[in-house]
Amino acid sequence: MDINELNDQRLRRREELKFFEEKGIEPYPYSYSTTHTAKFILENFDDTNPAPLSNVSIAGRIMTFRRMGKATFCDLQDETGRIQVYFRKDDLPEMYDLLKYLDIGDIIGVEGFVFRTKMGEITVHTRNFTLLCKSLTPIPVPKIEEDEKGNKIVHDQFTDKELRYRRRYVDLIVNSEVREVFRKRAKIISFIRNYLDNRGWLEVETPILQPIYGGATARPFITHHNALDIDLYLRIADELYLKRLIVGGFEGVYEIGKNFRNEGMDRMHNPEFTALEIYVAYKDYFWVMELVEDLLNSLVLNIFNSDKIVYNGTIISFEKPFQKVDMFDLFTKFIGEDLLSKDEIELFKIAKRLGLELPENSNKVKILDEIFSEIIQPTLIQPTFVKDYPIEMSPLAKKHRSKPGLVERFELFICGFEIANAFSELNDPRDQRERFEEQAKLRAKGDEEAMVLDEDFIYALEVGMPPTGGLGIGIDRLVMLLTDQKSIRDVILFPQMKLEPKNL
RNA sequence: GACCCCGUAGCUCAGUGGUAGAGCAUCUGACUUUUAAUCAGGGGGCCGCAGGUUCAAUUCCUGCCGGGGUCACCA
Repeated sequence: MDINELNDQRLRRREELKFFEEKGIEPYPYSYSTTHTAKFILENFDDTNPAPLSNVSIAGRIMTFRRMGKATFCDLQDETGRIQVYFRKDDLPEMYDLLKYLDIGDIIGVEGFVFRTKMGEITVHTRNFTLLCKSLTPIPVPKIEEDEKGNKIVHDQFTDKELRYRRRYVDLIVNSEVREVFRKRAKIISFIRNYLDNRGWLEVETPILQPIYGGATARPFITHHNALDIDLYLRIADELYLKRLIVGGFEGVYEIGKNFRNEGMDRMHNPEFTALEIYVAYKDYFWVMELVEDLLNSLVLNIFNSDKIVYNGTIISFEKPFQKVDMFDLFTKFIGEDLLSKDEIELFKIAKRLGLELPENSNKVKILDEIFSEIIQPTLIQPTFVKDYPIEMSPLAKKHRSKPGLVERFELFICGFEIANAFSELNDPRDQRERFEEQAKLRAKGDEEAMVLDEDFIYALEVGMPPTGGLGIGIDRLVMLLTDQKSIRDVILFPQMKLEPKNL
């Protein structure tokens, strides 16, 4: 970067850096030993017995300065929180003047003793301090005011969404609630992994680069392998590979990983997103329903110490059992007609009557899907299993054991969005081939999202897959729900953005 | 992809057809228990980019870039 582009604050910091180097002070040292964290000190300081904290060493980023001549206070932020640090000229005869060359954003280590100030704040009284990293560019400096009731009022908060997403590291420094969201995300994923491991299932990793993409209906990202000179696709789902592992004799396999879909981005969609998929041999979708109920119920209990959460101001209960309802019963309830028996032309008329806009060549599946997602889905607030979908919507699900035209599939809806999708997995290779052929016809008619025939997958089914229950959970949406976030971008550390313009 | 809103100092934001203002941050000075520290003084802006209208544009118009939102597409 051209030096002329630096503003006064950045120039000043470079001068300070030079000052430290000329003084023989390393501005970027190699390590520092801490004995305590901010949180530990704040939680454990005892006014009647300060001795245990009479010699602490902490490290963190300077977030505020209050300089008062021969005394200075600043707030030091480490990963656990913020603690006030006190510097007194009398106690730091040689070093006190160095404080002048420190800025908000610098990282320092502080050794000293803990005491409580007149104003009642637990504070580290500095005996010695060390520069650990000179920050050369200023960060936003929101100020936090606490009113008499203890409510926190944040002034000059860093709110520009574009900058917050592009410079997530700054967002994380400055907006503590963002750190909490991602801690909770990690906790959720860790809980799920433990839960599945404890049930004895095997965590596996399947290819992200795939010669044939499958397992969902979506447009893929295409890439190229130079040595093999072939195009490969980034996976849109794990499903077909995990089922191959069930064929291989593992009786419970799961994967938590990224999928990639080359489609629109909005509040609910990011091009790469995290999914859990799990397949368990000898089980059907009724068993999977109980699994989902128990997994989510224990997850919520573990994180909230309650089976109720609040999302967008609404109390959501994860008490078992969740509601279960047949998709076509919902249609009857909301539309007043049994849609199962209707043909494409009748469905089209009904959709028009409901005021839905449909493309001219909409097939039966698209119309049903449209009616469901527009009219019914937004009303599914409390956890609700919707089950028994039309066969055309679900090319990898097993035909219903008693209801013609339907498959054994359910989806779980909470707060109007889909959290889980599960089937009794189709394991009849003859049927699977026919379903793929149906998809090929849709593709021929211009449906770019229709599935592609995967001969090797059919071959695997011919080798033989036991009856299997399968499940997919959108982890990002689950995290949104459990952290009360309205946009998927707020639960993904580095959401997809357009290229950064040069002038930013 | 369509439509609506937004883009002004490091951050949060005002404002005007005559090339800009506040608070915080920053700099100088004062201040040895402050906490949105305070007090006094100073510096800092291609007003997103490009073009047009105009004597004159940051302001009005058009296009572009970036962001947010709604819809479409999509689980």
